Amino acid sequence: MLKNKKVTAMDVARLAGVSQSSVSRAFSENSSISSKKKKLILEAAEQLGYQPNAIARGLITNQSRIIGIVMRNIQNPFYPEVLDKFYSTLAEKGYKVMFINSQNNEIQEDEVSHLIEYSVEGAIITDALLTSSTVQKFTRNGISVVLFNRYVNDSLSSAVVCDNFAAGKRIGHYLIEKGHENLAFISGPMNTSTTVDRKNGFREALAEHGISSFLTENGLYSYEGGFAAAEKLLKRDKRIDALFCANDISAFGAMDYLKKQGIRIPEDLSIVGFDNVAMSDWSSYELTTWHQPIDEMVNDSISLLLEHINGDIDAPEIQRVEGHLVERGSVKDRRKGFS
Amino acid sequence: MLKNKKVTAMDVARLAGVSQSSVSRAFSENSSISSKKKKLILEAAEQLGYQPNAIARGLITNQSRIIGIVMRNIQNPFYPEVLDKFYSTLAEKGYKVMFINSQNNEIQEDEVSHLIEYSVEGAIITDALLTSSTVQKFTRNGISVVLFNRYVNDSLSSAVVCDNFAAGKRIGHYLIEKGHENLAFISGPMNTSTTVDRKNGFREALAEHGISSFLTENGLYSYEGGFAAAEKLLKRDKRIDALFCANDISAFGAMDYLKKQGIRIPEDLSIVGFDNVAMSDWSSYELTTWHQPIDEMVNDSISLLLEHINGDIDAPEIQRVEGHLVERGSVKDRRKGFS
DNA sequence: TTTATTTTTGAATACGTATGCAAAAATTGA
DNA sequence: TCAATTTTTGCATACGTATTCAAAAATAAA
Repeated sequence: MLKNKKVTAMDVARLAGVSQSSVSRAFSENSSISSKKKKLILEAAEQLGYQPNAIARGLITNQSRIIGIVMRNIQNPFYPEVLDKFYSTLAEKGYKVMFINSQNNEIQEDEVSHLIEYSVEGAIITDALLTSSTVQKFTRNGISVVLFNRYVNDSLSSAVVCDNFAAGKRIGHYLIEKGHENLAFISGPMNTSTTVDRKNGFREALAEHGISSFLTENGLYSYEGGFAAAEKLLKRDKRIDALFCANDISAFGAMDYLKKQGIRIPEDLSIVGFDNVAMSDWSSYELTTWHQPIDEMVNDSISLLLEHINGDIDAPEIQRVEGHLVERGSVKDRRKGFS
Repeated sequence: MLKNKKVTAMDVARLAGVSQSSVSRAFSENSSISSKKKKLILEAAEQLGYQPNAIARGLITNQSRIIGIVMRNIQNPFYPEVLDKFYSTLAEKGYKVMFINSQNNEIQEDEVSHLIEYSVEGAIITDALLTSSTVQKFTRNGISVVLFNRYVNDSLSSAVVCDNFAAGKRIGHYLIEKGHENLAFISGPMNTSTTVDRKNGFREALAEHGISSFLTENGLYSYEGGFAAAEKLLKRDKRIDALFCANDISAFGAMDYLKKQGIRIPEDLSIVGFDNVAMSDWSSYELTTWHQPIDEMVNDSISLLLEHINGDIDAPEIQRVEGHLVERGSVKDRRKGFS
């Protein structure tokens, strides 16, 4: 409850001796207001502690200046970095962030309703998907959406993703070119486009070297999952000499399993991750990994979203961004003449 | 821009053959509306895809149903866990989250303005402080605030903190009781109440054992900082046999430095952290650490905030929550008869 | 059936702001 | 100085909803 009555533009108007509409103009850009009057108004506002009410403004302009960020897996270190970057870039552009922590692979109806209810101007959805009915709901309510790091092949939603297929393929080639022969894959959940594309690229690379199959275990994109997946894989086949993990945090789990088993990295077994989170550079891991260019992906996502919001583009589009390999200490060069 | 005209309660009213106020009543609890009419209205709303407008509602009720969360150090794994918990508990209570990523030790004027502008009902400020002028600004605008994990001794702001002094003291006793004699401390920024209290508690414990001083280096609450601080400490005094790090992530950095130097943990040097983030349990670290009860702290913070919001309490209060030690593998029992 | 009481409902209004429109004021040019 | 033109400003209004108040409708009791 208010201890003090809320200060409004009407109060400022009275003190400054002008109208409420003049006060509004003093706080707007591109408004016609004399500098003398503007100065008086701003001084009165300062004295009264006036703060324009974004809710009232949003009602009349239909511009909430709010972007919704729907995020999953906030405890995967990749996503705090993504959130950090999204926040700072949106703040630069004058947007506020409504944060929605999601739990499911597909954004839920109530999450959609919340975003609509608050008239967010756009939404970034990270690591989750939209059904066609939620796409329609957003569209009908004039809310632009961009998927981050995931996409759906239904031509309904814009997305910015790392080129996961090319990355998986490049990693496959890299490991084989470094002399590995018995490769395995630790995936994420198999219903995610990130895992499917990384695995397919990896498969294609191996096929090009005459390797028609490889073992896969689901590491659930988590430390514990990677740990368990490594254990399963090594029980299935002790000849495995390289692991490609579909994300870094499951790679860390796999590495810790290997270390616990006395299997030396990279002497006995090489491992590659995906994401290049800060921890990949920590000396306990020194993980060779695929760098996802978060800054570029975030910038592209926001540019795409703002183009949709401003009506500059209408048709959905998927932008693929290329990452690059970061070689650290977790891959051995097994070719003859190297050690 | 809207492709379709926004559906409002007026549209639903026309389709259902009732008034706009009846539509509003159908979507409210504790309103007088016949069940027959309510059913008709809800069906019409479903058919039209009507979504009540929270912005309009907020304007008239002066209840935005938004809580601001101002967070720093989102990339410290402690804070994503905190955010996760805050989000789910607030969502259960029907609140939306406006997220503000902060960079400074003290919340900034523009951050305060953003929260006021959007009429957030309350704000949780994690790992940052308020000046007395920002406290006044919040108060004048009817916004309740609770500090999380930090507090100011000015009696102006409510806070929920771990009892850092008691924890630091307990850790000091623990290390000494385990036979360590040359202890050092890796702090966070010295202007943070968390570091000051943890250090003071540690100091008191050591004083009670006749140890009047110990070396300190600032680990900046970061991995890199912990790594560098460990290096500096070990250069200053090679006899150090235990490190108390003011948070886990700087402990991980310190541990990686020690490993790189071939200093075995805990055989050669014991280390204790603070927070008990998930990585503390990873087999590469197995860090003995002080567990901060995030669930309890978050629940208490939200309870306290809601009591302020509802006017049930007015005076600021500081609630201290106790954590507990989690013993893993990074502390050696150095007493005679143990090995 | 009529009167009294209770419940439901719609009309009117307010919330605080932005903006269209026209009047007032200021400026410019003859 | 006056007329023409431009700029500034205030009035009125709308944005979409919740709620007060009073009328209408429904229900209960005589």
